[in-house]
Amino acid sequence: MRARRMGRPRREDRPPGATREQLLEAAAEVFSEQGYVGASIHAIADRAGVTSGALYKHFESKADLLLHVVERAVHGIPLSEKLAAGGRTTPRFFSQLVSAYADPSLRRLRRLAIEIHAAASRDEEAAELLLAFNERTRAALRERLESGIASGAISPALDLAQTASLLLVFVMGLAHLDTLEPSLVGDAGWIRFVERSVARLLPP
Amino acid sequence: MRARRMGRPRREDRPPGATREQLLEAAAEVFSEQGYVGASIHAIADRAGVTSGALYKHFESKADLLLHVVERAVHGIPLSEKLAAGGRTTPRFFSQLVSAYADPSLRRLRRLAIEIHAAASRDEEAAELLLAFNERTRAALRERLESGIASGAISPALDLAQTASLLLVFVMGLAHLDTLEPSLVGDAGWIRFVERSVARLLPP
Amino acid sequence: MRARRMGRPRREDRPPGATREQLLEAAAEVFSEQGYVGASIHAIADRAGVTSGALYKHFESKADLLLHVVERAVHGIPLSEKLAAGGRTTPRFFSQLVSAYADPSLRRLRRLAIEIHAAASRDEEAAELLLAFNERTRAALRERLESGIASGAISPALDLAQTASLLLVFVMGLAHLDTLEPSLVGDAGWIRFVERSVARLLPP
Amino acid sequence: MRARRMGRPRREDRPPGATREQLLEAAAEVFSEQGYVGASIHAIADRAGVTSGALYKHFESKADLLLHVVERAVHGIPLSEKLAAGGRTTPRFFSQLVSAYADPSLRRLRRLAIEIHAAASRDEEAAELLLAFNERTRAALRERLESGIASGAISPALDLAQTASLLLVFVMGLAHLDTLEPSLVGDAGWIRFVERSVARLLPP
DNA sequence: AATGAATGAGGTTTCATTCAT
DNA sequence: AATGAATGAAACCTCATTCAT
Repeated sequence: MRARRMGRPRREDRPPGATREQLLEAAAEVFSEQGYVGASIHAIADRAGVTSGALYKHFESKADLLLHVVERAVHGIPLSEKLAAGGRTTPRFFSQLVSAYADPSLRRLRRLAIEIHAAASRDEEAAELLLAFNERTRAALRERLESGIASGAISPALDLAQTASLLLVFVMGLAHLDTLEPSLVGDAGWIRFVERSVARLLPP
Repeated sequence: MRARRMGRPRREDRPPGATREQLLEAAAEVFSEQGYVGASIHAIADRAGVTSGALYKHFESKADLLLHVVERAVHGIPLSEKLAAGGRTTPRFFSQLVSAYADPSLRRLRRLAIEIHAAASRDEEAAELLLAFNERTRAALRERLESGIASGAISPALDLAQTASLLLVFVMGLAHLDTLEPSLVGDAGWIRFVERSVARLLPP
Repeated sequence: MRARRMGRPRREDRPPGATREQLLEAAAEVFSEQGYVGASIHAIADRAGVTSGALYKHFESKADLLLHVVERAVHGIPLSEKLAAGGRTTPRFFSQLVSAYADPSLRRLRRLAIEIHAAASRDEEAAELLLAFNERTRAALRERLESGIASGAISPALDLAQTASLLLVFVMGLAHLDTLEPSLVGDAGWIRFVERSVARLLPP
Repeated sequence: MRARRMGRPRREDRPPGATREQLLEAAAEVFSEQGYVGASIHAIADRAGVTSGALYKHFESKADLLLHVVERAVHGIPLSEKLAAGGRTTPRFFSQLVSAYADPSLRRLRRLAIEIHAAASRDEEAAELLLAFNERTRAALRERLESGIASGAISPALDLAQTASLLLVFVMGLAHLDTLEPSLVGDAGWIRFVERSVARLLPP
């Protein structure tokens, strides 16, 4: 019955709500670097500048944390953003949508995408979240393709659903570019090639 | 001297070298199911029908085991095999090369491919092995593409190197089909669509 | 200065001193259900409708809280109350004193008694509190026994001190009835049997 | 993918099967001293002279360890042993059966008994084990009482079942002697008094 | 008198690895 | 070539306690 002597420390001022954000950001980093299983709660908390105990005030468990990271990651990724934004729908639009994933700045996102898929193949809840997100994305793609057809920029012979699926497959393929052929990451010639290839899949 | 009923029991007579093979097979399974970090040496040894101690007679460490699994996995996969085999080189050849990865029977291979890429993004040695394999595969693809051009089946305007890279990207994209859109796995319409799409990337 | 919407919310108006009572009541419940170590400060505070921080305004530590729970528990228990109350002192009085502990409604008290004894066997201060209470109880029992002897209801051959101790031992034994033989809890036949047995220990 | 460098140490020779026994012994000690929740796996392993990891080679979990400790504790306790042994069945037999629990040497057993009851009130499986043991013990007591009646040493008017239950209740009451009235532990006068009291419950 | 965020120690458990046999 | 017991680090998570507000 010895009393433990601990508790809240001299606070270094942090704006309210910041800790949660910092944890999510740190978790996204560490998950993408080490993988879900390889990432330790300590490492994540450390990078967020708090202790591991504090993490559990914000998230129920490591799995719960992953889910929130996933939710947050799927917004703010180029595909989602560009789809949400307006603009004319040309084959070029889709080309750049895909080729963006070969950009050096998106390295973390590529890794995180893979990590999320890996987690989904093992965790029921992560799988559901991911499937729902994929479906939303495909729906947005289909809509955009339709508007492209309406404006005459894309051939009406196109199978909307399968084309949308194909674009996503392509994006996930590019997610592996760093380990598939690192020299192509950010390579201008490659990016142009990818864009031309995507365009060829969308006949006018 | 106390008796300890330990030592080598030689449970069921196994042909020499068989244990090593069984360990590699078991490891491939468990790694693909649980991921590298999630897989435990015990689980692997168990599935191979030996104890964990025995595993260390065959492999130096878990990382070493992974490397051997990778080495073994990259042979015997359809792409390697078909590329190695002879036959006329038509666009159809490449189409089927790629679309094969949407087959239900290759689920484990898809997972393993992802797992290997994940490992490569964290481990230097795994990365080297993977890059070397990728390069060999691309070389084989280029050669086949060239023979297609020579026979007039494929347009000589094609950029061989980038097309080879693109096909690999496509294959890795399909590796995520189970978590991307599970209903498409084994879907005949989708497979035909993939084949047509690949063909469209290889203009005659 | 960033606003932090914290501070004292005074959720529902509680009469002064009520929180302390609610905490003691909640602690008694949780301690008896989970045991001292198994009970968490959070769980106790929750059940009392406050936060754990508030608890420390009323009690110095978890151990301190236990002591106050013990103090409070040893009053208001049937034995204490009945001993304090007046009335004629017959063997029947003692019989019912003891057999009351087999009543279903006293389940929590039985558990708490055990928990207090367990705590006393580990904590010096709790031990002292408990011993003092035991001594007071035995003294009251002795006094009652004496008055029974004076009124001729009980034989003067009785060893007062040891009989008092024996009655307490009996009561603590009954405290284990739920785990010893749950079907006897509240069993009328058993209660009568206990009463007769106690009576047999107090020869007229 | 750093390899951990550990493993089996230079062995200090221990007879086979000894570790498990030492763990059970150590666990019985620590559980009785600290309580189930308060006892740490480390403390138990330490006292057994192994590391915490080794414990899990022998027991599935802390709860599993407790169950085995309980199973082992209920053999080798005086009541079980004496009941199992033969001998003539007189009131004196039962008196000594009970009074033995006031002996100083059985302090650990008293604490363990309480701890087991506490655990049973929280854990389903422990409860079942304990109830089964209690029932076996009561059955043995009833049998002995019957043989006492047959030999004419005990009155046939006795309710066998309830008397057996009463004796167990008494024993559990004595389990609290250390915190109830420590001065009585080992006190010869008290022990005689207990024996006479038990005898009075078994009229000839 | 109360909140709620934070600490940091410690808990149980898993696991890669070693070694005598 | 194999067993199985053992290590010890590290993992996830809980919890008593503190403190600015």
